[in-house]
Amino acid sequence: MATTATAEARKKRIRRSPAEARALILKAAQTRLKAVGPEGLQIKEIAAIAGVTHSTILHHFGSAEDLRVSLAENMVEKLLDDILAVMDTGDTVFPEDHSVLFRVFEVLCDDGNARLLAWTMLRGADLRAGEDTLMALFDKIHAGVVQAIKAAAGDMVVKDDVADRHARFIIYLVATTAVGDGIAGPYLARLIGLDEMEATKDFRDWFAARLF
Amino acid sequence: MATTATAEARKKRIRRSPAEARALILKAAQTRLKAVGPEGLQIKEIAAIAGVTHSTILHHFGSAEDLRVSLAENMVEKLLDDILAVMDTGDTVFPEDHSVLFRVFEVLCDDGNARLLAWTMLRGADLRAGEDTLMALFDKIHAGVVQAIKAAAGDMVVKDDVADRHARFIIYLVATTAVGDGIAGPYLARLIGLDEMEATKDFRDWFAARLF
DNA sequence: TATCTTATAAACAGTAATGTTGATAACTAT
DNA sequence: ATAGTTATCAACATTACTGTTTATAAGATA
Repeated sequence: MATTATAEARKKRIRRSPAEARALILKAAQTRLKAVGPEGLQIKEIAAIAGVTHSTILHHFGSAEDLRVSLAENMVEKLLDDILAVMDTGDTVFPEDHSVLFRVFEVLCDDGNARLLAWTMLRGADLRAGEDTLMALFDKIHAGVVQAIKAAAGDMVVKDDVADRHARFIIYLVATTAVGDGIAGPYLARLIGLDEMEATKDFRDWFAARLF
Repeated sequence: MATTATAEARKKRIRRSPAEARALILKAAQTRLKAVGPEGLQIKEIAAIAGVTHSTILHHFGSAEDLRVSLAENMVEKLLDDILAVMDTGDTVFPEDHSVLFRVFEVLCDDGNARLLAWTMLRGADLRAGEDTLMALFDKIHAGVVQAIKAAAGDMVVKDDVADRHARFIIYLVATTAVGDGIAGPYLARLIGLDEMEATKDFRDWFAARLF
């Protein structure tokens, strides 16, 4: 009988290391979050996706709320790692098409990263998670942007503190735009009569052209 | 005894019109949403803030989810009204300091409006609410921006379709930046070493200067 | 004033979420 | 092998959130 078969099949357990189990569960939680938005992030649903019971989640995370906190932290950390990884793939920091900055942009706003980030922000989380990674990332980007500013100025001499401030504004602008684009992009694009597909690319080119 | 006093005090009922009751409840819901983020938007909490029982909410809105939908719609409508109101206060659409566009910016990103908007977006709501208001608003802004672009060009002749496209990009940029700023602004500002108070103003000036 | 409507509330009911317990199977170490 | 550890699960318990019913008081209308 089917019931007997499943009953016997059920006996098999996969025993993971705590780290593996946590990672598996966090991934499932992220999947669920992308799928259904801020509400509906319940441990039973997550457990179903991860292929475990909800008590396993409670075992590893303590409580449902603790899982959410861990998820928020984990997502910020992974996002930063992704951006760092992307930055290391280019040979020079700023090729003529500003591609590194825009690869960062893409990581931020594509694939729902900005929405997940927004969820994190909206929760009012501490966001002290990955503060050091963040600082390292910022320093790296900042140095590159300063360099690009001086290059763009050509012969003209740019004072260090001016370039520094300018670079900070540029980074701030790109970051906020990326977040806003990721969250409200599709909606705004429709409203404004930019039909997503081509216009997105055009917009980014236009944006890049007036950054420096 | 205190219990007797409250028991007697409880007898007094405030009887509101349906419109008043709905408005009161929606305001409480918004307050709660600002305070606690996407979760914790439960009708009992909202009822407590509004000073009614949760069954009153159910009476007026039908269900908890219906309240959330109404809230999302209501917020978008109010936001648009605010922006429209702000736009009508200036005599010309684009004075030299671009103040109207930035008053719009402020409405969008200040006082948690962007966070509420983000919540709305994250819910995956239709957002068809206020679509016509939105279009009217967009047309108004768009016309102003086109005008400003041509003014900025001075003697040079700007083709209509070029100005139109340019204007759309500018509006898109301002809107996405405003949303991103409202959501991630405080966090990013700290990270980037712009200490909120003064730098915010400076950033907006810098931003305005390179828009046209 | 009398009647009707309905906004409100209290108590109850149902459901869906989280959390708890005890047993067991899958590893590790001795 | 054997013992010890613990990740896992099923069943149960509990909380909390939503929804229902019934009664009542505040107005409106006549």
